[in-house]
Amino acid sequence: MPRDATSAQAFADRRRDPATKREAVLKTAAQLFLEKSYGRTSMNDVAERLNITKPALYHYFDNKEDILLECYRLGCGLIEETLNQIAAHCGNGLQKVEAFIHSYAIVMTVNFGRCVMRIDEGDLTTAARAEVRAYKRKIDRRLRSFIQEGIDDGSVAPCDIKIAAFSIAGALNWICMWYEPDGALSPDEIASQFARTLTPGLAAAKRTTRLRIVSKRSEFV
Amino acid sequence: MPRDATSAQAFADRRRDPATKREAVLKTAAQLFLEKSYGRTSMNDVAERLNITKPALYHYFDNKEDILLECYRLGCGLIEETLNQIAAHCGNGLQKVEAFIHSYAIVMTVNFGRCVMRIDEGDLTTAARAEVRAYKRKIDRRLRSFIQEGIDDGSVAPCDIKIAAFSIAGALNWICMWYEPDGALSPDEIASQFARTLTPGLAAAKRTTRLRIVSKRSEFV
DNA sequence: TTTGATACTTACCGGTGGGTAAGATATCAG
DNA sequence: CTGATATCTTACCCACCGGTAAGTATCAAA
Repeated sequence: MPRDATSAQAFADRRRDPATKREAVLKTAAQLFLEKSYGRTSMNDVAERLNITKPALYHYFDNKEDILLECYRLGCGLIEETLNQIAAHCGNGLQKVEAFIHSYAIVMTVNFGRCVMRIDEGDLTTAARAEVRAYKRKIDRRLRSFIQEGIDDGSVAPCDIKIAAFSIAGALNWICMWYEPDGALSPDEIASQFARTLTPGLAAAKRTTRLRIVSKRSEFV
Repeated sequence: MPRDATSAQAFADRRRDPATKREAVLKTAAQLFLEKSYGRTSMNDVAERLNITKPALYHYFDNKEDILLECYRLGCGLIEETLNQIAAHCGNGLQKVEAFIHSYAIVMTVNFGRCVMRIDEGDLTTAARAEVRAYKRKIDRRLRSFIQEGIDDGSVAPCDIKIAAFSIAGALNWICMWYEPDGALSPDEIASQFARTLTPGLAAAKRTTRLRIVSKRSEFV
């Protein structure tokens, strides 16, 4: 019996339903990429878990990289979605950063989200890598803009924005490295705790820890 | 002309000097593992950059994993070294955490240090993986002990130690993902900024942000 | 200069993995 | 019911990679 019974079931009969089958491939592929890494996951592995044979996969995707790229896109989509909501609905800068931390932490516990930060971009060809890097740069810019907004409206203490973004993003991105779906910490617990742990370091207080501001080029990741 | 001219020079003549040659192999291997990932680096790649042939490598290492494991060990050694110094020489808990952040950040800009956190443990066999995980657990325990010490001596605000350690370690570990030796930020700048950015979130202040304390099992990574 | 060990090369093996060619079989529209 | 099409399988190719066998060149000591 395969790990992902529901996804395998999509291929149980030959009824024509390419959409759900494609989705099933993506789900189990993402799962395997996280379990064994992209490089060590063979197309055979994916097929086997779906109870089909390798060539069948090529009816739904052009090649292995195509599958990976689609995982990336889905993950980035998740992030962008929440990002837009935050930008639209939240209050001051600090609150936006806090909301960002919470939402982003949640995404880092979803398989497609985890893929985005855990799978090495080097596994992609140049064109696809460029697309993914553009996505990530966008996320980084959004986080920095929230921090900047907080500094401008006084809710965030002046700081080196680049380093602040690096450290927040780093703490969050790393979640996808240690998080286990069946572990002791639930996504919501993680998100809440991180939001509460990381924001005080930014918040404007009496004792404003002034930081030297040296900022040049370079984006995270 | 190979990227790492000095390492290639170690193999320029056949003078018998196994120690420096072994070191040269490790250096260029680590370099390549970071450039292309362990999986995509072939033994041929390593040999080529050293201007020798693949089988020559097997005079200095049993197999590919042996090289990787040695990189891990060197990196972990770097970390442990600084860890011991901090435990011995630094002041209260918060100061130890701050020193930890600074030192650890520096290590994350050194190739062997970067290897420790960037190369997937899945590339190792069970035995080697166990060894590496033991190293990492030790580091995690040390960081947590520093935080605990800070809470006990009043320099650190009470918090969920596990989450605090996760987020600090995450921010630091992620450095090895975006740091580039020829980038805009020097290791020292990064280390100083991170130390100043991450510690205020822990420091005991008037406005002690009380966190719920839910802690069970699980270690970072 | 011989001798014996070290250091290295050329040539090769077995296994694996991405991808394809070509055929078999089920599904569905008419 | 039937053809056309989508779906999936068996069998295969090729490139690459880790690792080895076996022989050659180099050096150091006697």
